[in-house]
Amino acid sequence: MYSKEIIKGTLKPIILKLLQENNRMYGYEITQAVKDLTADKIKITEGALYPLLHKLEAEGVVFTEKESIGKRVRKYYALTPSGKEKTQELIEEFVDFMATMKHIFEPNLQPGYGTA
Amino acid sequence: MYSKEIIKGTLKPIILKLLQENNRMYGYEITQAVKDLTADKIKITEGALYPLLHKLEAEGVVFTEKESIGKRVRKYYALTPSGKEKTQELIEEFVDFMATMKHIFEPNLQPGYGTA
DNA sequence: AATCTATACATAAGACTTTTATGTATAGGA
DNA sequence: TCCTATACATAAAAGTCTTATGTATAGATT
Repeated sequence: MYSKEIIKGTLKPIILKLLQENNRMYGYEITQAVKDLTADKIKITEGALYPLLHKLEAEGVVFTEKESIGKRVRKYYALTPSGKEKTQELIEEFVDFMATMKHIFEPNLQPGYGTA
Repeated sequence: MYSKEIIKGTLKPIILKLLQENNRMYGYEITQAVKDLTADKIKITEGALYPLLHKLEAEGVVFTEKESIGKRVRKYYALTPSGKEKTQELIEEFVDFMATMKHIFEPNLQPGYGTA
């Protein structure tokens, strides 16, 4: 588990990346997927996740479908067409950003390797 | 220039990494170093930088030396012994974190390459 | 039958980080 | 003389995330 400060700013890119790959997901599923993908190093808290999903819906980036599982209701989130565009842009920016960070933190590597 | 949200949480690791490599630096020098290292993609604002430096000093991570350049005064920052330890730990955590992020955002790469 | 854990949603107060705006002052170039 | 660069600093506001709390169903264990 990473210290909290380090994860700042990555929640939105992570969620959108998952939605880009999985077509549709519900909130709890997202928290589990991140836990699994990162071997428990990143745990998304509900207090951060749900407000962000609601905000993305209000912005038209995602839309929702409710589905009943027994007596419980699941709320699935999926990208809208414009959301897909924005997501693609954001992810490209994020990947570029990570390459820049890598350049700062591993300055001995030859440019070109690792990103090709 | 990246959108602001993306850079969140990286300011402290960046500053400490620079101080680890450069022995001592002053505030303005840090802003320029980051601009140069990232081809203007990341610009550290003074409103974020100076309060953080003051906080790091209050925590005993860095110490300062004032130096007069003509009539102006420069304030150099350098890592304390305990600050060096904390910095090393933070940077290792950050590098690990970046590898985890890379795993999420570039899932097709074979593990082992790029980090070896 | 009762209790614990997992699933599944949600909100609200507070902490923390960063942006935006503003201020002061010296130095150098146009 | 004026503009830009150098060099520090603070303070209000915005924004993000943590921590805490709440509700409820479902399944497993005691």
